[in-house]
Amino acid sequence: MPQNGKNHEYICSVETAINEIGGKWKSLVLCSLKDGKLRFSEINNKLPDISQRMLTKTLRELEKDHIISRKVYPEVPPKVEYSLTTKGESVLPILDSLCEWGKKYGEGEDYLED
Amino acid sequence: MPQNGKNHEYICSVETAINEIGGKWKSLVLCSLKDGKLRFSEINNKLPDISQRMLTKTLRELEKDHIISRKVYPEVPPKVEYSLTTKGESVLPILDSLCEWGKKYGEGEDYLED
DNA sequence: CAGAATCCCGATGGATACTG
DNA sequence: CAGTATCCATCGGGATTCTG
Repeated sequence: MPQNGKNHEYICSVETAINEIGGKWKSLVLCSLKDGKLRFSEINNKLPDISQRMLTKTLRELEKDHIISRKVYPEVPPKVEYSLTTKGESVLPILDSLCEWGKKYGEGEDYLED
Repeated sequence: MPQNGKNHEYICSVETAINEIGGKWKSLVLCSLKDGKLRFSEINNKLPDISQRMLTKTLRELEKDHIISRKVYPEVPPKVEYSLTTKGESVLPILDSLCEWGKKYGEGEDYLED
């Protein structure tokens, strides 16, 4: 209670959001799904730099938090499709903002103003 | 070139943004500065869970990317103030979005819909 | 195809002590 | 006060191999 309660609440909410959609890969996986459902290998094609292991792990975490859903087709060879849930779609505006920001303030330019 | 160029560009911009303001602490430090300049110890008070070492490191990275500025007052004992740059202020809307999202979809509720 | 399992290394990050 | 320095534990994450 030394500090402003509103401010603390603000920080906690941001922290919650970062925990669920932050990290190195989560947001990028969500980007890849923004135009519709994709199979495991299709996501991997869109994100060539992620390893299978990390992709699996990231997908599991997003699924656990109900941000994406996973549908398995009982076929041989296996087919699995991932898509955004309602909750997952609600982060798309945030991704848009990040994209805008990244485009504008990307590394490269030097800002001589401070 | 196997994939849609627009989509790839989108992903790259998001990645850039995540690199600069993502991670465990950066966004929270930015939150703490959203209402104005603060001293090192004041930031630490708002974020009791961050260690001195991590706070120092995080501040250095944000400074390097011109997101915050650091002003040293040549006094004894030392006084250092951190504040958002113009670039730093441009991320506040994103933090607001994250806060909104975190408040709405915070851990705790179970979503039985998928 | 969509993973699970194993091995392994470097980065992350906490605790503590010290300093201008 | 605002750090720096050191030690050390944990974790992220790559490469590779194996399987239903």
